Amino acid sequence: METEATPSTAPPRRRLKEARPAQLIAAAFEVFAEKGFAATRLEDVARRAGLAKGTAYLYFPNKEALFKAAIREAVVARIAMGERDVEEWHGSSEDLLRRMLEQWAEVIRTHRGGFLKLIIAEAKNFPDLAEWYQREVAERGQRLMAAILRRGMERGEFRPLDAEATALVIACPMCFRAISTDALGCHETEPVPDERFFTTYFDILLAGLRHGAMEKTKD
Amino acid sequence: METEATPSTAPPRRRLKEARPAQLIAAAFEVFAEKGFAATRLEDVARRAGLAKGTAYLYFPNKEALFKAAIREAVVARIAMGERDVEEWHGSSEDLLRRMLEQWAEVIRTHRGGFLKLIIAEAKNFPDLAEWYQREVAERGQRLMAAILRRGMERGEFRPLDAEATALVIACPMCFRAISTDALGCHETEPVPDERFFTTYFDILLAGLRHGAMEKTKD
Amino acid sequence: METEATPSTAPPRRRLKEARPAQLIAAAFEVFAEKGFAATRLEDVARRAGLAKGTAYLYFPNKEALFKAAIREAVVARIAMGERDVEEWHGSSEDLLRRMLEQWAEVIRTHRGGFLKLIIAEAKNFPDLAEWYQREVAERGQRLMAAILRRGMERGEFRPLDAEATALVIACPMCFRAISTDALGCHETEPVPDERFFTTYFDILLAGLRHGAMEKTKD
Amino acid sequence: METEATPSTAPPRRRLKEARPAQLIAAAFEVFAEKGFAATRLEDVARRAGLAKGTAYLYFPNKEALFKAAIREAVVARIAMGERDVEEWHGSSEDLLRRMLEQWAEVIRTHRGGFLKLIIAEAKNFPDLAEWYQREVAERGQRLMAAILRRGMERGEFRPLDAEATALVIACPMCFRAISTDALGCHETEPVPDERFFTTYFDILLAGLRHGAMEKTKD
DNA sequence: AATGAATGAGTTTTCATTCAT
DNA sequence: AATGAATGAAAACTCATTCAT
Repeated sequence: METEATPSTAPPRRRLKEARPAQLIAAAFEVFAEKGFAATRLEDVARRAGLAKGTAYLYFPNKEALFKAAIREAVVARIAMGERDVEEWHGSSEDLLRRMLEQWAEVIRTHRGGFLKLIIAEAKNFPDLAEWYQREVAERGQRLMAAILRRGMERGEFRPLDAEATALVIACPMCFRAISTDALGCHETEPVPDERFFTTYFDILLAGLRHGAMEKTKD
Repeated sequence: METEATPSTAPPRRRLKEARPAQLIAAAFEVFAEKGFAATRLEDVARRAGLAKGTAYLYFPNKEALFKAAIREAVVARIAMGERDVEEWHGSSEDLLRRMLEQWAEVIRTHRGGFLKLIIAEAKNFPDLAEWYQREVAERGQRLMAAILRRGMERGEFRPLDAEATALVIACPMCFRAISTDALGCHETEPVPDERFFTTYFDILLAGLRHGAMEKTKD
Repeated sequence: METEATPSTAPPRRRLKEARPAQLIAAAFEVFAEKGFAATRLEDVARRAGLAKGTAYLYFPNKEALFKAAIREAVVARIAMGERDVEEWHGSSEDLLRRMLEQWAEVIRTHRGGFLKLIIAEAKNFPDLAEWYQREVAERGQRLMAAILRRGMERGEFRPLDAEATALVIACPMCFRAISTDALGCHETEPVPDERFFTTYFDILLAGLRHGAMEKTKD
Repeated sequence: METEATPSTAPPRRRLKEARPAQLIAAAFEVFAEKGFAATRLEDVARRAGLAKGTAYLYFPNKEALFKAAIREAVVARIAMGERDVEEWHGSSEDLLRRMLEQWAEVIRTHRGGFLKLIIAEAKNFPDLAEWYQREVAERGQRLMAAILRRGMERGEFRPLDAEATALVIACPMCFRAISTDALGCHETEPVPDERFFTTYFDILLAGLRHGAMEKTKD
């Protein structure tokens, strides 16, 4: 691919140069997600990006900057919020909810939850990062979910519920599934495959939102 | 210089020595849970335990040993599995399940989920620890939960479900709630309080397990 | 600040890198030979090599590795065994023996016996090193010496003797001279110079090997 | 021996107390001789003496003082100079010399040469110790030996020789034998036993001192 | 722009020494 | 007197960061 004397076909130098930050960010994300911030050696990141240690410093002033860039990039790349969809949707709320959950599930199936694990693990060491994530990602997601739930309740599709709390209850299994398959997945003796997990998850939650189950309140 | 006749004020040496490991483990758990393994300086742990750096090495051969001791202690102290209860229980499965979930919720409310966050964050750096946790804690908990679910299905209290997958779906919200309140709790603008979360969580999940919701399968 | 056009003055990096191990080994040998292994600070070694502490770790994984490298290098550099000579020699055995001793004497005069002192002093702390030295250096030397003695006895030049024991008796004065000049030399009030020592040493030993002294066995 | 309630037979407390320094010195010598000064932990010394770490500080102000005491004690205990003997002796000088060498050989056979190894190994770290040893022990021994040699030359028993240099040549094999059996002894594949070594040593050296070997001067 | 050798601040770890019991 | 828990100075070792090439 990288022939050394054909400048006409592709200008590899320039292209490569511009690709450096992305390469580094990708490599950084992998290593940080595996080891955490403090245990990651910048040399390993550079090496995984196919670069030398010093080169990283041409693009990022220090380890922390690279870390934050990697996190933000990972989060932004993996989260598609679809706030527009909710407003424009004309089908049933259940289908809308299911569609949203399936998008998330897809993210988890393909990318595992390293970014979420990392944010949580480093939240106390990088409070601004945690705060950014909470505000821009988590709460936005929660609001979106709550909006769908309210729509469903208004339309009589769902039974009356605490929308914010329900949004959390719905999101949590996804989030923990993401984190724990990333972190612990390989140690399970009889792992429940993603497909079974998600099918059951959708099934139970949606059933729990509908009317009709003999309502039996606690206490 | 010191008056020689107040032996009661100064705590006896022997008594102290026996208390050291527990002191250190407690301090270690706090700091590790906040910063992670690599970012924690052993001196800070010792200092938080009211001891000098070197003293920690009288009780633990190195940082890693103290870390593992702290994790195991934290997990063991916080997890009460109640396998006996399930066999002896005579009431409804729903009440049994609710009772178990409330026990867990209590743990989370009082201790936050630092230990779980830590295990997950460091799983890749301490695979043996992760494996131990998965085998001895996570899977045991899952089996217990699945047993309750099967009991309920056999007795016709719950609708037919994939017991293992359902156990996961039920456990995940608790786990993520634990982790995220520990890590991110303080950054939420309008936090949903534990009570609302747990009430809704029990409500939705139990409703989702019951017969009677108009079964509507996807696709 | 520095003028930018004198590339000749600054030594090229690559050239230096290759020289580092040898530099470090040389410095290490000096300091270890002076202070012993445990009392030597790696920073002092690095500093004597004109380098910073950390640099030593780029070339040797730890203090022990540098120590062993220094010892082996010192031994190998200073010991020329000349096993070939013995087989090819056509002159008298006495001259052959004298020639061999003079080679050793030369080593001692120029390098002092630090390496031997160090091996002996650290033998109990580094048994594998001691074993290597004993096998590869000491015993090989002894066998060589014994071969010369046997040749002399077979040719009737030397009187009948216990070749192995004699080889030891011959080697020991050299070895102790080497060690003690290195270690204690400077504290002698009226030092016997090397020349007098070696002349007398050759004289007495060779006389002791010859026939003709009125054989008088003890007791 | 150590009955606990018969103060009439022996006052063990007092006796023990008085024995402490000697116990410590003996233990210290063993450990120092094995590991060297810097690598020896004072706790190990105390433990080998059957005492606790702190107890050593009741008798010696610090590690160095204990070290020097141990060395001096070991040297003094093992070296019997016999200066008186030389003046009073009426037999042959060869017998006198042989007698002196046999005394030394006896010391080596029974105590190994740890003390000598230690002095040499630590000479640079403890110059005053080295100087004391050189002055009080080594040179005194050399003078004694030279006196015997001069007596033999005057009486026509030995051929004319450089007495000081010869004294060194005679002493060196003993010294190195002592050191190397202590340090390396166990790594020899076919060790020459002490008896063979000393027999040959006496044989060769004494033969080398006598008249009658065809004098053949070097060069 | 890229490299990787070099540095030294920061951590882990050890152990002589102190001192309360 | 004896003990051994506690301390902290000192040494080994790591790695983010710099900078000459």
